[in-house]
Amino acid sequence: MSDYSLLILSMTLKKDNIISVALELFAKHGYANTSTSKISKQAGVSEGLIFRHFVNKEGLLDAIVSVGTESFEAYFEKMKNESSAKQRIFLAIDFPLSIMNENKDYWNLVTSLKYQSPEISKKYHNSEIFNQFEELLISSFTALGLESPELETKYLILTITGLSGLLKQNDNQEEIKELINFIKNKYQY
Amino acid sequence: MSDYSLLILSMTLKKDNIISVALELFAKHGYANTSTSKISKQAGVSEGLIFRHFVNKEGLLDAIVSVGTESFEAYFEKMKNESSAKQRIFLAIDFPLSIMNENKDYWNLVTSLKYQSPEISKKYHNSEIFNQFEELLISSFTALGLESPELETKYLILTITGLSGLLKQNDNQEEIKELINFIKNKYQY
DNA sequence: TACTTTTGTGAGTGATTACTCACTTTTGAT
DNA sequence: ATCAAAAGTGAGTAATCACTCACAAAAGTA
Repeated sequence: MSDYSLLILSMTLKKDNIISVALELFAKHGYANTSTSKISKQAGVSEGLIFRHFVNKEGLLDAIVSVGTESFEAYFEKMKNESSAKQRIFLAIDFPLSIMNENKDYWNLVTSLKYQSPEISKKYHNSEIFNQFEELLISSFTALGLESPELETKYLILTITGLSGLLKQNDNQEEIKELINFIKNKYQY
Repeated sequence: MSDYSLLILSMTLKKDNIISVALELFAKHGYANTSTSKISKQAGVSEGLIFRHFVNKEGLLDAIVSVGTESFEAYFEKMKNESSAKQRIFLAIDFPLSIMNENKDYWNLVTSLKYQSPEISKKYHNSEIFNQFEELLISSFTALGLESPELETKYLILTITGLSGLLKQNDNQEEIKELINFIKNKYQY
């Protein structure tokens, strides 16, 4: 490896660079508003290379989403290992802020995909892991002896989704942390 | 007016027709994914007419949004005239379902604009009426003697936003009505 | 070194984009 | 009926879109 390794991308690194630049632009301007040409220019790469690696634009989106999904799975694993039902619910509430700090662009992209074309929306929001997330919350509310664990879960997911949207617009994290603590207080049984 | 009035659009009606077709397509496929060419074809109109009436594509979006804003203002007026603070809050919770039944496409479009390019997002989500809506909720929670009316309001708006998103994806209204009643129960002080 | 495979390039493809403009038709007022 | 203003047309514009392909450089393997 030469001394220029930090300046000049070795060949294989270009693939990763395409992914990170595309993630940034998709999150910032939306999938439909980001052209493969712009991605290639900002990544310092020929446009053809995108198609060599990812077949087409949607293949690039697939690659981005699958990379980011891992952090969601890791967080979910942490939740499953938490023995206290109440703490599991708190972890769920913390999720948007936590994943936002870790991978802001990725989460912005995933939430925005819901508002792209119906085909793209369907493709990325019917994941198995989300159903497991839902099941874990239902069992947690059941363990706490709540009357309607399913409805509690729906309400909480709705809250978490809303928090994600809020984090996207608002960069005042202190304000949102205050709101999160306020919400947690509602779950003090 | 001829007997064909229902089949052949009179000249001025074409403008309204462009708006309703564009609203439908923007809501269904997203603003960026809907071309002026497609709009003109589905509206049975020359493409040039769109630009004669609305200057450019964004002008067409403006026209759509301003038409739809009226229904939001009407609903807000109804809320202001409600003397019971608790009933005002219930009206706020009912808002997504109510406006969704009345003008589904419009509301889907407005919520999706948040995820378009930052410029478009800024333009349509800093409205004065939204601030008034927020103020009304804060005063309602204050009237009810709640400890943190500002945080209660943020939480409720987050809930309402989440409900809107849910209504967009899910067409099972009974399920959502059940959830809405469940949420209302949380506000039984 | 010699050879194959992988990675990378950049000019070029046809299709589609938002938008223009010279022109015609319809409308409404006199 | 006359005529100007408004509404409407459709062919045409340059720019951009996702994507292809013949070719070259680099990397892996022996």
